[in-house]
Amino acid sequence: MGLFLSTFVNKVDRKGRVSVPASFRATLSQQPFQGVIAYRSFTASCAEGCGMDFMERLSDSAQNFDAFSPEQEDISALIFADARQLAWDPEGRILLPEDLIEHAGLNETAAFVGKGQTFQIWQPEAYKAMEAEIRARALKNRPTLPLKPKAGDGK
Amino acid sequence: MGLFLSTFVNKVDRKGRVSVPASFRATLSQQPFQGVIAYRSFTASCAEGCGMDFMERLSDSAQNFDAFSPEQEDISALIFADARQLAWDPEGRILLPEDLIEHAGLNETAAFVGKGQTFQIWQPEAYKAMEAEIRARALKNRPTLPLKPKAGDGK
DNA sequence: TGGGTAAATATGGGCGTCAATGGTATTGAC
DNA sequence: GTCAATACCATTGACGCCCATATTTACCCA
Repeated sequence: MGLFLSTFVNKVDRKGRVSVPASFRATLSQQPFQGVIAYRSFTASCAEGCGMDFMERLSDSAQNFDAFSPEQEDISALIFADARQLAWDPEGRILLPEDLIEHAGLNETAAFVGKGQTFQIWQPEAYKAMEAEIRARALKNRPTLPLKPKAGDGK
Repeated sequence: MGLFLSTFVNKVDRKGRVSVPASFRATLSQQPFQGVIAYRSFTASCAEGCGMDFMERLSDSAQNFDAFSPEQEDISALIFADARQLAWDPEGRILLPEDLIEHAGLNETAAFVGKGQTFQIWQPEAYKAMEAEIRARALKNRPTLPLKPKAGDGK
């Protein structure tokens, strides 16, 4: 089970703690760092979450830009400089940093939204609104996804 | 047996459980995750079902979009964020989540409709109506499907 | 070809376990 | 000493596991 799937809404207690969904923990558990990497999304009012492996993939991909290039600078500032390692406690909870709570507009509850290789953390109502918008658009545009052939198939 | 074929109508008990047809289970049994992945169709009033391998294919295919691109966002919200991992119990039953029951308009029974690589879950009457519609359209339009050469055949 | 038997599937309900949650105690930094 | 982070413990409610039963399908043999 290697993907982040489904959406879970968990409570944020008064200390700022929130349980990471058990299935997300399972996905992350095979990694060296026991916790999640989180940074503020630069496209939406939410937090991005992932494992260390994905961070390394991002890093590799960023190498495609030249060192000292403006793109490289921006990516570094937006992601690597902002990323924090949130270790979970024995019960599987992480402590959400203040600025992250603020950026996502979190209050009582937090929605963990699976995105396949990564996930996001939203204020539940805000996500609901965003999702409704996307669904309405999908109903009209009927997006399609070109399926890659099954791995292992001859060309 | 690697395909989802035929249509089965099973009862939904008062706990919201329903037996996954034995032949569908056989198709899914060779997968790491013992259960089905289900998400709300974004074009019809039904649930889409598949195995984890198909989800991984979707994930791989979605990688063709750049990370943080709008297309990637939409696909994620519509599929990965909505997908639930429904493990089956020792008897081969899954527990249908409330909002999925609602979306598909399920009540006493659920129809498992094979679609080859995937399947769908319908309210039986609703499916009957949809099928009649598709059949009527086919009679008029005569759809065709370009056949791929058999695997192993000379190019 | 038909009946009888056995196996597999589908269904219903009780109970234990674990994830989520809330609170308290302990540790360590400033 | 104060504050904050984290470990520890206790509660509860959903869901996964088990058993028991019904119904269908498959199989065998007369």
